[in-house]
Amino acid sequence: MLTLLPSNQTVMQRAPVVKQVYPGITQQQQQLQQHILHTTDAGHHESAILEPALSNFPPAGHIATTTQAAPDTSKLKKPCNCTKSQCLKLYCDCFANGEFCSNCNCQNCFNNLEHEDERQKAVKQCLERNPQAFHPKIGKGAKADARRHQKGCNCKRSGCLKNYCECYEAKIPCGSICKCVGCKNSEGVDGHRSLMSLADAADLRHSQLNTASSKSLYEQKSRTPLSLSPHHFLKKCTIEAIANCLILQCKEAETAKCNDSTTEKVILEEFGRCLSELIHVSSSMK
DNA sequence: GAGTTTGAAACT
DNA sequence: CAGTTTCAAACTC
Repeated sequence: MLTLLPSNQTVMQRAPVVKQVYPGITQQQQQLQQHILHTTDAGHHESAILEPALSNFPPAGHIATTTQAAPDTSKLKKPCNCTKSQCLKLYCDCFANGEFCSNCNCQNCFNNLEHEDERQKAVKQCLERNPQAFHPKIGKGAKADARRHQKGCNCKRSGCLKNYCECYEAKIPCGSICKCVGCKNSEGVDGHRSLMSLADAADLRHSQLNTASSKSLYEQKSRTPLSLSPHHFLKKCTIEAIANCLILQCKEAETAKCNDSTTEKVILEEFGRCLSELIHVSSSMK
């Protein structure tokens, strides 16, 4: 019943790090970009090399691999609601992600082809202020499964347990680079961070129960879908979270060089703890 | 849906 | 670089 993930894949890795392809540029520019991308560390953005060459381009177009066609962002992208920034500041998620606004609810939007000049100026301004401005905020940590926020968060009042926190939003624990106050999103000493995902899934279900009728299709699709039917509670994200807890426990047992029976015991105990947590959160929302 | 809170980004 | 303001998203009622 439980579909265990490969040990090198965690719930924390839902957003893959991919090469970015810049839209609206000439073939020659694209070739230059591809050359630069291929001569740098695959999957990472090397600012010192990229920026001088790409500073005249839209910052970081549709997220796409170099071998795939760009996705239809009108279906995948979350629409922005900017009113004052003209979608030319990093406040605007579309702009910050290097995308043109499309199907957004923004007002006086300049983040489109019709205002390319203004857009280029804004891009340049942002890059002058911060050369890393258009780089992904979530980078890769030292371990393959340890994604980290590049700048760290500065949360003060949310305990880093709300989506205001960029780390929490990205489903990664806060790290030493963060300057947050009263953080409750640190990686637990026992390494049971995946329970956070479990709680998140339960939280999501709770909010969906309350707002399912009023949410747009996009909003419902943008998060992991959980059916409203109680017997459908164990959706993929929840199962993944539990599986990751078990895998972590297994790894810890391996590290501690436990024998088979002890390993089996701690995994079963962990499974029991997960189920108990699941029952607790599901019963508390009735 | 309106109003409030929050923290990143921008500005001084 | 620190403090303040602006902004849009998240959240609450």
